[in-house]
Amino acid sequence: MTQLFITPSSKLQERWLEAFPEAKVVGTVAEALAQELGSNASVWLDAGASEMEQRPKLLRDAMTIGRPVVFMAATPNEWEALQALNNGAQGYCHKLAAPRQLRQISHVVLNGGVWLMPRLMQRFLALSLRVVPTSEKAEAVGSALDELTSREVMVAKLVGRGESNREIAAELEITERTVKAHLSAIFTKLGVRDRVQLALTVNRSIGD
Amino acid sequence: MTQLFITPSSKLQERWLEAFPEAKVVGTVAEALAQELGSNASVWLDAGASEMEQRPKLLRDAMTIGRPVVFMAATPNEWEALQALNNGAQGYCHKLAAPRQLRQISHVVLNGGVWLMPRLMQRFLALSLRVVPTSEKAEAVGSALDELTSREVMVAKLVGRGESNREIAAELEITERTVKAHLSAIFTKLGVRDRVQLALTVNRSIGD
DNA sequence: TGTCCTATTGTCCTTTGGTACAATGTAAAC
DNA sequence: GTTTACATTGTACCAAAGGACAATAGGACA
Repeated sequence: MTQLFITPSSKLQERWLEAFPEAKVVGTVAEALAQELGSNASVWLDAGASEMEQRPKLLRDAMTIGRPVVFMAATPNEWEALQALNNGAQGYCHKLAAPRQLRQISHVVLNGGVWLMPRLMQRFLALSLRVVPTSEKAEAVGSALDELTSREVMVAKLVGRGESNREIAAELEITERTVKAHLSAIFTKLGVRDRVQLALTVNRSIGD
Repeated sequence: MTQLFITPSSKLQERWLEAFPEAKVVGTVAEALAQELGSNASVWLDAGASEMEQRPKLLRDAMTIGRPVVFMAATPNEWEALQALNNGAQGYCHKLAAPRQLRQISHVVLNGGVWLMPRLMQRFLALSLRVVPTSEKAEAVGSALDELTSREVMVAKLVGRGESNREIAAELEITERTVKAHLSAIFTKLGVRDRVQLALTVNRSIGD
């Protein structure tokens, strides 16, 4: 299991070494192509300070190596992640990710999985959910919220934004007592214990 | 590394056994909850012939086990995959996937990755690419947690999983009072009001 | 008409969460 | 050696959340 790091400085970060003591490092994709890589190697690409516009090309070059590529960003952002994955990267992570996480990522991409920060993954799935052809939606609906009544959904969503009972009551123009009543029903239906777990559930199903 | 299959028939498919000779099988989520599962176990959920509408609930129930869940579909489709992943599944695959693939998927989800058929993954990323707001294209994804001390980070993450003060105290082997002390500090530093907002903040940050 | 579901509100009570004020010990920093 | 940051715990107090038990009212449906 070889880990090949491509980084402009040709120098390994300490945490990379900590994660993979046997890691190799090169400065350019050309050098990387000259390396002997087994069938269980993965490639880690650090774009360094290169221009945003050149990065997709850099990545596509790296793809020619024929091994899964993890794109490493100094300051990860949504757009860059999408670019990277759409250009064939198997993973997108922070350049300074913890060694333990690097090893996990390695496992994931070597087994054909895609890795990116959970938050980003969720976001993309939520986005897809919205734009996927509606023809299919009609038959098979089901977010966490649709076993709730319309009123309960409203309350649940507000809890998902971190609001208090009082705030929710004001917003829906009902008493705090009624909010509590809805919440009790929601907890039972969704099988959660309290508003924190509800907030997490809501935000997992809805996306932002 | 335990593999727990939840399938209405309570019978393991031959290929599941082939992939995981030590696999366990149960018929319902309730039975699954009674199982002793290590921290490196994964759950495989076969919805069988259940109604489309019930599947999200089934999945969410399975999520309460606390281990990564792979949703297995008899006839995989885009919409169901999105539903599954949006409801917390870590993976989505064909019920009759090859043993070798099942093992790969297991590796992926146990290491925090998301697995789904490459074709679907590409499709979703392509969809996202189209709809990502351009305003965010340059926005960096920063971690809110790095202004916290190590101990505070631990507490914050546990809150982000929906745990109570008592549970956190037990887990970190400190008193509930200390948990509260950390929380007060966290609230101030992150500018949030209570544990709900904290949980949401934590889950928006780079994870794990 | 009677039943069921939803929405609403009330009172009473218990548990949990959170702050105020305060103290102790430790380790790194100056 | 003193300061500073961190982790820990205590008591007390108040606010918020949530459950138990119960009631009223409108709409849908058989």
